[in-house]
Amino acid sequence: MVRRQQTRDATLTVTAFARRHGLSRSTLLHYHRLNLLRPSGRSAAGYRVYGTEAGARLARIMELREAGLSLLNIRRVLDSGAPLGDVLEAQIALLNQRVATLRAQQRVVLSLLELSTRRRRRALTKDTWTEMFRAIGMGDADMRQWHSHFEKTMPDAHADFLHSLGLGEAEIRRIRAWAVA
Amino acid sequence: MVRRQQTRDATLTVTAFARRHGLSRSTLLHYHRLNLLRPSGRSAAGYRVYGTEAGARLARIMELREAGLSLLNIRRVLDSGAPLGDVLEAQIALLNQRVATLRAQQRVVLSLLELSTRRRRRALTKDTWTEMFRAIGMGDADMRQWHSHFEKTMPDAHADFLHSLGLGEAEIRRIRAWAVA
DNA sequence: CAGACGTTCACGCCGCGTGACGGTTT
DNA sequence: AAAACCGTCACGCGGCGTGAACGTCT
Repeated sequence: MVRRQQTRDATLTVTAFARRHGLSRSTLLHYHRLNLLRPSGRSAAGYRVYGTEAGARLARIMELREAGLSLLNIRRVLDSGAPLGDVLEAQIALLNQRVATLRAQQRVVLSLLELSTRRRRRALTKDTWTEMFRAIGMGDADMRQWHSHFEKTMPDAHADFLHSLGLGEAEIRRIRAWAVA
Repeated sequence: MVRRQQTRDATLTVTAFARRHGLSRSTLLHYHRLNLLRPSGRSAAGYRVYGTEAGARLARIMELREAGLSLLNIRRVLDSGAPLGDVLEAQIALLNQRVATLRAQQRVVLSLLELSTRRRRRALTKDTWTEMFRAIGMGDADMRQWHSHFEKTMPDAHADFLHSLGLGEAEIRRIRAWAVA
């Protein structure tokens, strides 16, 4: 019992700090090795001690990681003062590139399954449309966002489009309400 | 000069075989270590020798790799008789999962750039539509395929849709012709 | 004999996970 | 004194790339 300074919630040892942020101990050790996140200090026994400023930095790191940035790039932004805007622009290009790769692979898988071109002819309706979106790898969340975007930017066209799918008035109202929510 | 058996084009050493298939030497060494692709034999000096059956197998491997399958899964399909259909189904799920992850990251990047929700309001027209597709990571090739699919499965709806974007008859005819090509 | 091939082995990349071995805290 | 921490190595994953140290072919 050396440390008395538990200022309500600040200084934590590594595993506790990790759990508080939903990460693993080894992740924090890794970040330390990379000098991405250094503990605020060390206890008498040499234990890593994380304080509030480390917490703030970690929150920032996790935010950028959710954007898919590499740890190296995150460090560049936080430490070397690399312009965040530039890094994010590059990240968009990178993500688009990866999506393109995955979609190319999906096409190959579909062609190997002989599903893409055969079958179907003209079923029109909503199911076919939904199927088309799934075929290019979109999920429910994507479609919802897409409807939402469509409704907000071009409400009339969205309505026309829904009519063109042969939907009834009730369902159209339901979808539009759900899109603007 | 030990080998005389160059049956027109068959047996090649590793680098030559690699170049013929557009791969690197180390890739083939790697495949050999994994027992994914073994050379057809060895020369007197211990050189790897690749023949036509190795070429056929490699072509199969590259096809499956283009579908994004892991080397382990490729080996399972080729050697352990794992049903290709099952593996491909799982692969679709995997690819969709990855696309979803990337799209989530794209959304975070856009939100960090404050681009997603602000700006725009109602521009309708084709540009907005195109922008919407780009926002979810679709490229030109994707849009072309999408138009094509739309035209082939629901030509009337496709035409209505193009009208709804405010395009002129000439451009509509152009797009539809290009879609069925 | 040069130099363009071939061989094997081992380490690097990225973002950690896992486990060993030993000390500290409760 | 056992349990639950802490520390520092070091190796593993996938799909190769890279290079070292050596032998072989032309």
